[in-house]
Amino acid sequence: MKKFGFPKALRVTRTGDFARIQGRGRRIHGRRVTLAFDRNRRGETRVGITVSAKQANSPERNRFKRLVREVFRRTRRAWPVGFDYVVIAKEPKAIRSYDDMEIELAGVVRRVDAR
RNA sequence: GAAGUCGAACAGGUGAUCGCUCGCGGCCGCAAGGUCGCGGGAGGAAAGUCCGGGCUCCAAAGGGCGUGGUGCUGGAUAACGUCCUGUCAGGGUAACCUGAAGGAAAGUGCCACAGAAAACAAACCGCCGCGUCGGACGUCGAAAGGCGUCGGGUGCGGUAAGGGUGAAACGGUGCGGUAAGAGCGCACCGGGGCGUCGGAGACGAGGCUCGCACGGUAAACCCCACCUGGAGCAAGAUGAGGGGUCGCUUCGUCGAAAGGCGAGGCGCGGGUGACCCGCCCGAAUCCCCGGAGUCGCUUGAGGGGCGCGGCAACGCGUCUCCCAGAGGAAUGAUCAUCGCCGCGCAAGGGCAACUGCGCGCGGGACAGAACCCGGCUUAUGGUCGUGCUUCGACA
RNA sequence: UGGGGCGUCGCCAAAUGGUAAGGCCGUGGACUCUGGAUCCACCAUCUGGGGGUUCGAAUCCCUCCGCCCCAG
Repeated sequence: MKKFGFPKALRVTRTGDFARIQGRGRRIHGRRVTLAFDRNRRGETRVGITVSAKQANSPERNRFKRLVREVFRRTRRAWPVGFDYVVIAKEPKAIRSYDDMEIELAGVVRRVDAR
């Protein structure tokens, strides 16, 4: 597998998975995002993204998702393995650049590791 | 140079690195998939979903009655509420812009408040004439009373100029006319009717004629003309799998009978929609339901060049190109560099207004395909045009 | 993505095209030693925004904005 690839197999796509992770899983609240996560039995790290239509219009939502994917793609090895994650946007408009997103996600992922 | 107006195209470019997705090909894998190479990968509005069409299903989309829509002319188009062209009306010095712009003489409704009166006209105040009642003053008379003037009440008649309300008052202004007035008469303006000429037509020009008859409202009902069946790609197809097999009756036929088979009638249910008629189906290679799978899914009223026709919208011919197909939903991230815009400093030029090499900082809008097209509407930073108009200066 | 519906005072809500009812809340006053209750008075100038039709628009028409519901 590519070193920094992000194939579809590493994404959470099914509505049932989202419901499980956000319902049964635990949550960590950052300033601008919430990270929900739940253990999976795959030995892999998967991620899904949620951003409400009320918070941003379509291009802004797309940008938020792309930044999340980009950060995940580059820093995946730093995320605890064996979990499914859902990144939930709280203030998508407050994250303007790649660097903003990387700092924000690093903050919440570090606290996953602490538990 | 300033202000304005119209129109068109574009929607930053290039490179590197790391990624996503689709197609084709190679390799690995039982398969799911992985990997390598090549090629493609958001918009002018992809948006709002306000119209129109294609496509799909509803048996066909038939008749009636509705419902909804459109509404100056002629044209364009697959179609439209769109576009073009012309007309009229309104705005602007102009370029140019704006207009749901048929019918109020088929009928119905409504026109609050105010006002005499709000729609077949009528007549409250007023004005005028005649009659009548009594009063004041003048005058004549001895008196009774007569005559005249003024103002008042009242009856009959004439009148619609004046009054003042209102968004709107049954043509307007002026002169004549009259007891007072009045299209009663005349002039001009407005309006109605009928020919003529021009135009394909909306309409325009001009003539004759009628003293004038028709308040407004149809984005009120309505009338006229034209259009209009319903749903929507979550359509629909496929489909692992699941479920279902109308009632009464007549006739024919087979049978000993029970019953089977065939044809029909009535009912019931369903297709089926605003409603009615009509039509179809009720059973075994049939009907109903049915996954996030697969198909539908991108070659199309398609883009570009050239030529021809047309004022134009657009059409015709020819050559050429293939140009997104995702599905918790791709089309991205970072860096470099060039270009653009704004601000600050500022070499140089110029009498000055000003211009501005270069350097630094900042900015780069609105917005994301979801079956596909044609429009409309709304959002939006900037660039462009020997475009057009008006004004100013100079020659 | 497609299909429907609704916006009137801080809240709940009425209004044939003719002065934007009413209730709750609030504010002021009366009554009371004080409070409550009661009574009286006040409370929409932009009827979600902008245009249009009409003498006149919350109402009719056009166009934007916001919210809600349905189909998964």
